[in-house]
Amino acid sequence: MRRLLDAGIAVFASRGYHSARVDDIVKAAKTSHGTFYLYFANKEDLFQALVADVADELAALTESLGAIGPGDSGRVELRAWLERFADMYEHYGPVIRTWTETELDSTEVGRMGTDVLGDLTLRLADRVSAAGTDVNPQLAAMAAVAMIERFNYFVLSRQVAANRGEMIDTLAGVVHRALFD
Amino acid sequence: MRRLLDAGIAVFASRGYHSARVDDIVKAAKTSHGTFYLYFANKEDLFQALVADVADELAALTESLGAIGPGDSGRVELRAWLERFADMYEHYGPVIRTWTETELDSTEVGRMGTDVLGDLTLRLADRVSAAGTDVNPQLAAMAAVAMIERFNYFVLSRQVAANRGEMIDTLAGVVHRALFD
Amino acid sequence: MRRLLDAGIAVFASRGYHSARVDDIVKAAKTSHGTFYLYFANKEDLFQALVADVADELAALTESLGAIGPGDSGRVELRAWLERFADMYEHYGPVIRTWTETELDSTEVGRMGTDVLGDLTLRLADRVSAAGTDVNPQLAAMAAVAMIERFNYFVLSRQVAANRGEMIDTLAGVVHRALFD
Amino acid sequence: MRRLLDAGIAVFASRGYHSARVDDIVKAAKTSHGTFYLYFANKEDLFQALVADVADELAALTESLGAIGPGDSGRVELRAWLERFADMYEHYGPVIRTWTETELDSTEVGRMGTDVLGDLTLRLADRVSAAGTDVNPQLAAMAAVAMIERFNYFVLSRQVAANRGEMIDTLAGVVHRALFD
DNA sequence: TATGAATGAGATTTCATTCAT
DNA sequence: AATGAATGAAATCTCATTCAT
Repeated sequence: MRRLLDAGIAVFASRGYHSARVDDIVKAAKTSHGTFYLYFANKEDLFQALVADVADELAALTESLGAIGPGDSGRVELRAWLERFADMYEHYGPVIRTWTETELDSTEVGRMGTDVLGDLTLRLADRVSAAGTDVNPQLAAMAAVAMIERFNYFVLSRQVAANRGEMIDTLAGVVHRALFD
Repeated sequence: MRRLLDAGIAVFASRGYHSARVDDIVKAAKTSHGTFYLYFANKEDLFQALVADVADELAALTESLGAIGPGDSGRVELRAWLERFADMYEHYGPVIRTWTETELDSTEVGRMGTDVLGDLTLRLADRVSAAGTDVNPQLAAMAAVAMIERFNYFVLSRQVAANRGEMIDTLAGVVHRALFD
Repeated sequence: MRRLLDAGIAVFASRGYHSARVDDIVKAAKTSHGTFYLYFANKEDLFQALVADVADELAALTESLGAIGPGDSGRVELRAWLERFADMYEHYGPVIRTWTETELDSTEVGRMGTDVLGDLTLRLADRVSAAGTDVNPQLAAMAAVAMIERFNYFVLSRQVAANRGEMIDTLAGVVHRALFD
Repeated sequence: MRRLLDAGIAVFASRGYHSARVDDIVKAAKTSHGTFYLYFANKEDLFQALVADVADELAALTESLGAIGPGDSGRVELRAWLERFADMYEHYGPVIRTWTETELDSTEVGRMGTDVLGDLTLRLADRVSAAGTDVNPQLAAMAAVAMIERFNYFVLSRQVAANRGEMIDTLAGVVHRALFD
């Protein structure tokens, strides 16, 4: 079952959710169709299980926002947090992406998705609010989260010629200035 | 053929690229399967035609970046440009989204995609460079483009509770501060 | 209409009857679908028209069997006739082949086919009968006709590495010996 | 899978290769479309499998040519061999026919075809050569093979009013005289 | 628990034929 | 007469899901 989940991530990563066939996942997990349906009702069910994992990771990440805020120390905290985000995204990126796309038939998963991302946004907005920056904290935080996710995606999918270090530097600079200056 | 292209946009918008069936498009265009295959080899072929349209729109948008830059006048220009981007995105958003996702089988389209978005990024980077902001202009511009695209998507897909005006205000503020302060 | 018939022959020759699309014929004839259906009810109808042509050719060929029979003069006659047959087959081979295959839906054409080939066989059988060879003249004649047709086909379709001259020499020898020795 | 192959033979025999729909084969095999595509990529793929079977049969038949040659004993051998050929043709005739027709898209099969028929021809040519008959052994053998195949076809498809016994008598007589007198 | 052959609903694709111009 | 865009019925093919072992 763990093997199936990991296979799911791998296959979603390389083919995307919709082109991923159960057959691909089953082969990657070196098991059989029968076994797949023993543990999951269908493809979306496996995906939901992955989403639950991601939700945990995101909750932990939200918890660990720390003293992100204005000033150099706040920027250092932000940088460290972006490192952790990148770690998480490297593994769960495909899941997050599918999750933010609405193409899924059952809205179930989609809704879960925004809720948890929303929680992260909420906490980030707290920091913006506390800093007194002249923006709508909610929306600015949302924009920042959107940017962070997309940038990670672009770098991982090599749609942008930058390595991880450059990505984090850039994000730290841009996000910090956008939210706390 | 125009009817099929428009139907394509509409169906991609409501169901997403992968769940869109040729049958849906054909019905939306009030025509027949035969006619569809008269003009397009398959669904992806129609999509490529849409991408060509989007490329034109994006090129025009790139052309019209204007005097975006530091200061209040630069912010006003940015705001106006974001309005134009939002207009374009309202129509072509689904195409852009599919385009930036790598799930497509033929890399053809994907490659075109980054090229044109890359062109927009390049021009925006010029403005950042000229402003002398303390960031890697290329990457900061990329981050900004990523944020703009995603935010538009979140608002249109109602994953974020904000109206168009709030979105543009926020983006103008955040982008301007991130790139030119 | 003549153009369509010739295009039909050409296309049947290169693709075979079943893979030949009306579209291929229409393009080869540099005309339109509409025009095709102005002259022919459907693909098989055009084919029947070709069959009628072939029937005429075969009737003429039957008429011209001449003094085929035992002895050297009979062999010379046979050789000359085989030349004429090869000429006809070079043009109408594809039609004859389709015709002898039963895959056509309407038996109409198929029946016509055997009738006319049957007439040729009948006349050839007369010669065999007259020669008093120790075989069933009907069947031996049929076998000879079958062999002649197939050999022409194999040579034209290059399934056998022989030129026309060698083919005719061989057929003359073999047929003459088989029927009149 | 065996059931599908047999169904293929049956359907090709009754409808011919081109009018045979996968649906027909599937129904004849009392199985489903899914199963068909589990074992074969498409109709031609199944056909290739049948061709492989036929190739085996033909190779065995080639092996068993025996002491075919001049004189009465050689004629008796020939007759026996023609019986075996007729047995084989009764089962695999449709496959052989499609095989010698070039209408197939992939040349793959066509080439296999002539190769194996070519082998039979080669061995028969050996016998002709040994007999010292005054013909090109290669081509005469080819002509004989062509005649045998066609005659079997005409009799089986009832395009000629003869029973199996008459057919074999005639072929034995004609072939023997053509190749060994 | 585990397997994988079998299924069939549903999607894609082709092409002979029609018909308004 | 001639055209060729449009049609849709019929074919091909895919893949999530089931079930006997």
